[in-house]
Amino acid sequence: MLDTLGNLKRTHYCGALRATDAEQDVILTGWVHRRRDLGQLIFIDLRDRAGIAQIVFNKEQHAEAHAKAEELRAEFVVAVEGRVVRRQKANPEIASGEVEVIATRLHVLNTAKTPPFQVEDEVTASEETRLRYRYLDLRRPRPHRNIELRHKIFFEIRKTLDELGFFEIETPMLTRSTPEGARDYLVPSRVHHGQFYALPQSPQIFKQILMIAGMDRYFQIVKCFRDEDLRADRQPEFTQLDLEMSFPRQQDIFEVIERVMERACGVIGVAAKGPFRHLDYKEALRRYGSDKPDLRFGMELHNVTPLFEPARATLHFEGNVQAVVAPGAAAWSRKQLDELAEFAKSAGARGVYTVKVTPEGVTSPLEKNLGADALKKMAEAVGAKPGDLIVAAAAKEQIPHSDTSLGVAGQMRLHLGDKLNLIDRGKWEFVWITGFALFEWSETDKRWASAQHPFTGVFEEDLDKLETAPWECRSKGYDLVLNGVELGSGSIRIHRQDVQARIFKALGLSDETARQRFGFFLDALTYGTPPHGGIALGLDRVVTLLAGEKSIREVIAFPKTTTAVDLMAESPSEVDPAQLDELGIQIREKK
RNA sequence: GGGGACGUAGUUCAGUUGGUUAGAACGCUGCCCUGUCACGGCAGAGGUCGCGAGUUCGAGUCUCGUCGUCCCCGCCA
Repeated sequence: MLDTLGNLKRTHYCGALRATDAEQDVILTGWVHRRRDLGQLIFIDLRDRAGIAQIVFNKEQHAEAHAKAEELRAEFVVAVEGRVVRRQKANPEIASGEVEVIATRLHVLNTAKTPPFQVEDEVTASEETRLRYRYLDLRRPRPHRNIELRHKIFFEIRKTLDELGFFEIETPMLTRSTPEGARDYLVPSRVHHGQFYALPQSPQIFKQILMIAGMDRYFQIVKCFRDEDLRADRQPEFTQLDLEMSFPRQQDIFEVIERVMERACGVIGVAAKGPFRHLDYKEALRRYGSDKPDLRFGMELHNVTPLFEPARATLHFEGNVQAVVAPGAAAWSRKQLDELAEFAKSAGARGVYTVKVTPEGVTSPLEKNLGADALKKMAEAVGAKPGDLIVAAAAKEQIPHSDTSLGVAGQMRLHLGDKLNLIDRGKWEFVWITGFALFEWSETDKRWASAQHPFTGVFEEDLDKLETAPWECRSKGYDLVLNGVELGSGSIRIHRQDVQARIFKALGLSDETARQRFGFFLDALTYGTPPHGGIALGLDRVVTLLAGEKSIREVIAFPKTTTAVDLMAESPSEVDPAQLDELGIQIREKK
C-alpha cells in the first residue's frame, strides 16, 4: 500500500543538510538512491535535486519505520520524518556527510520498476540507453548541473539585455518557407489546402521588420529549425540568442555581446573581459587555416610553397603547401607519423611531408627531392627548433578564389595541438572575425551565394563591384568565435530597398522570384527603414563550452540523435490516415 | 549523398583458427547480518548473440543486405 503525501511539507533539501541542522526535526522527500540493509539497521541514501542525505532506520528504536524500509528499492519515492543528528564518523564524500537523519516515520509515496541503468554520477549506460530513458538520465547530478547552468546563463543574458534596454519580443514559429539557405521543416496547413508553413531557420526577417517598426532594440531566446544533417554540435532544433539594434555602429553590437558574454562567463566564475580581439577573415585563414581559429595555442601556418617549387614535378603536388611546426614531435614513431598522414589525407591533403629537426641536423624523406640546404632553409623559415617536427601539406585549389591548402593545414594544426597537449583548457579566447567576402561560389548551384545571408550589408565602396566582381565585395558581417567554436554571426544589414534588390539580382534571383519570396519584406524596406544590425548566438554551444561538455546533447534536456530522432518520444512517427486525409497529403513509397 | 567505428544477459563488456552447455562485472530475486556509506556473506534467476539471407557437416565468429547509435566529409544563408 502506498502512502499519500497528505499534509507533509518538505523542510529541507536532502543535499542541503549541514552540521548546523543537527537536533532538528525534519521532513525530507526524494528518491531512494541506494539501500544498505544490515538487518536490524537499514541505511538509505535519499536523493533530491540538491544532493544526498543518509537516513537511518533502526529496528529497536522505530520498528514500524524499519519494517517499511525493508520494502524499499532503488528509485522509490518517499517522504521521511526524522531527526538530524551528527554522525560519529562523517562521510567527506557527500556535502551532507557530517549529519544523518534518524527516521521516525517513513511514507512510501511511489514504487519504481528496476531502472535499466543505475542513476549515478559516472555514466555507465550508452548514450542510446540514456536518451531512451532520458528522465532517468536527467536524475544524475551532471545532467542536473548542466540544465541548471543553462538556466542560470539564460537568466543572466535576459537580465543583461533588459538592463541594456532590449525588449524580448516573440516572432512566429509558423512562418513562410525561404528556399535560400538550409532546408526548411514544413508544416502543412489544413485550412489552406496544399499550402505549407515553415518553421523558422532564424527570425531574421521578423527581427529586421521589428527595427522598421521602431522597436529599436530587440532580443529573443528562441528555437530555430534546420533540416540538415547533424553533428556533435548541431541539432535539428537549437536555441539562439537573437538580437537586433537600430542605428548601430558595428562597435555597438560588439559591446552588447561582450557585456552579455562577460556576464554569461561570470556564471561559472570565468573572467572574460571585452573588448575581444579582432581578426580579419583572410588573416585568420592565412595564420590559422580556419575562419573559426582556436587561439588558445600558437602553431601558426607557414606558406612554404616557394620552397617546394623545385620539386613540384617530382612530388606530383598541386596548389600550395602549408607547414606547421609540431614542437617536440621529432621523436614521433613511424606509426604516429603514418596516423598523422592518414589524418591529413582524410582532411583533404593531396600530399603530406614531414621534416625532422634534430640537434644533428635536418632529416626528411624530402631530402632527395629538395636537397639538404633547402630543408635547412625551411627549418629556419618556419622557426623550427631541434626536437621539432615540421609537417607540410599540399592541397589543390578546388573552389575559385580560395586556397584549400590553408583549410587542410588548419585541421592538422588542431589535430596536432590536441595530440601534443598544447591547448590550455583554462583559457577562454574570444575573437571577432570580420572582413568576410559577401559571396561564395556555390558548387552545387553553380552560382554566387550569400556567404552569410542575403540581407548582409556590403561596404559602400564595393557596391560598384556587385555586378562586375562579386568575389571582391566585402560584407559587413562578423562572427564571434570562442576557443575554435563558432558561437554566432551577425551583420550590419542592408536598409535600402535599391541595394537589397541589387543583391537579389547578384544572387541570380529574378525580380519576379524576389518579389514572390520576399515581397512583403521589400515593401517594408520602402517605408522608412533605419540603419540596423544584429547578431545571433548559438546558446547550446555557449552552454556546452561553459559546462565543459563535448556534445551539445549534454546541455539540452531532450535532444535528438544524429538522424533527428527523439528516442524517448519516438518522434518522428507515422500519423493517423485521417489526419493526412484532412491535410490532403498522400504518402508515396520511397524509391 | 559518402567514409569510419560499434551492436552479445536489465546495463557495461569479454568471447581464441568457424567446433562441447555463450562468460565476467554491476544490477536483480531470496536468506543472513546493529554503523554501513560502491556495505558484506551465502544461494539463485536472467540470452531472438540487432534483424534477414547466404557459405558450411557446424556461424556470436565468415559473406551480403538491412536497421539502429556515435564520429567525420559534403550539407548547415
